[in-house]
Amino acid sequence: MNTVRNPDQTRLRLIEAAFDEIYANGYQGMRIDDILNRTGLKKGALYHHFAGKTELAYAVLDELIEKEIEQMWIEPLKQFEDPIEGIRQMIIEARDHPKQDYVKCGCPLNNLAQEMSPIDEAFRIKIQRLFQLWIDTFANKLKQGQQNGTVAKDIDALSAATFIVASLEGTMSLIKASQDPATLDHCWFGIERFLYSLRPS
Amino acid sequence: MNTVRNPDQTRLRLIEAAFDEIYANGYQGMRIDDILNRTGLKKGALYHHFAGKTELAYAVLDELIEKEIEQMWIEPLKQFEDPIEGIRQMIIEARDHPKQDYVKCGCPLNNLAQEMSPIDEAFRIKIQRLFQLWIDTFANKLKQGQQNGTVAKDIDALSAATFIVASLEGTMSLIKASQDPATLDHCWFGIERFLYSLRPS
DNA sequence: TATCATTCAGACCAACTAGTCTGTTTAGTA
DNA sequence: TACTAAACAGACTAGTTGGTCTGAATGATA
Repeated sequence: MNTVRNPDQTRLRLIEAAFDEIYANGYQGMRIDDILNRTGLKKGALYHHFAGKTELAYAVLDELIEKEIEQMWIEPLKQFEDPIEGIRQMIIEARDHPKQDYVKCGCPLNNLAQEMSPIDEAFRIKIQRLFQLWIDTFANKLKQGQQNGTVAKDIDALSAATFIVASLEGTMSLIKASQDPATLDHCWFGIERFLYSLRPS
Repeated sequence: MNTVRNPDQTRLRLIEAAFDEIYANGYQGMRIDDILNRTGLKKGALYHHFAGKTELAYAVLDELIEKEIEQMWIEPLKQFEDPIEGIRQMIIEARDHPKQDYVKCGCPLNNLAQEMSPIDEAFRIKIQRLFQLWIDTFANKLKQGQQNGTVAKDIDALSAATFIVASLEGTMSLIKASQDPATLDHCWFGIERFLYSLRPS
């Protein structure tokens, strides 16, 4: 159909289609044929760009999900002086202008983490790296806050950052299972309460 | 081999083996043949007791995981007057005397929730019921605490209970991905901090 | 003890699925 | 323009997997 060739874009199309399939069905539930149907490409194209199903999924993590984390949590945080308000605003932004259907499918990274961590060590390493990237960004910002007086000095920034990410992931887990907006409201109460508890007393 | 028949026990053996397989590989990763190898039974036995793979997994949820939640979170909580200390003790118990390999495989209920909620609505309903059972138990206990003065009266018990479960699930998610005991320590800081924040001021 | 439903064994099947392989088209290069 | 490597198309395959079906052993009941 499309006679104009564009290898880079073809590769990207495959990765994006793989992301959608994994996000909806999990890695084990993703089917090569579905990706081909979605893109209109054939086996030859896919196996030219990727060694196999696993390598395709690795690319989804390394090239797509990582970028999404950066755009969603790392870049926006830079413009805030106050880490607590910054994190709060980013969560509100994610809630009010979701980039994916978080209510139905949850967090793409956490989905893969739960499914693949015990099964494939290479997966786990990549996932862990992204979680750590996310947590470290929060932790560093909290340390800045401890310098400029917006965050209490007696708390451990890394612990607080880790728990914030944990509670976000847990919240999305419950929302996905309940499919009830009230769940978000309930958890939001806890998240905000914890964030404010980090203020200097 | 075993000529003595015991239908109920055979059924239970199948459910337990299915639990182990699902816990390790997920529902989509669980293989009928692996369950048969594990139990020493044959197809005839399995398909006599269960209509199919899906029904077997439903039984795992309804009969095994529900019991585990009751034994782990619902029953023990009854003996506490103070909900905050009760919840704290149960988490410590789960941490120090784990019934499953939580570090490697996480929470059995949450695993199924993440994998199956968007794919199979019947799964989601059953999972949601168990989450709600768990949350409601905590919420009711917190309300008791509000009566006997161990919990602040101005907080919403259901919200607090939901967030506690969410943060527990999120914590187990991160631990599973990191495989690092330090992650538990970090999150434990947040959990305990949030619990104590529920005290009357 | 004869009868019959329950409980299982195990061979068999049809559908699915990741991956292969050959060949063709495109595009860069000399 | 001739040549070559990259970028695909698409038929084919080998292995896997959930499920079926027939029949045999068991055990409760009359």
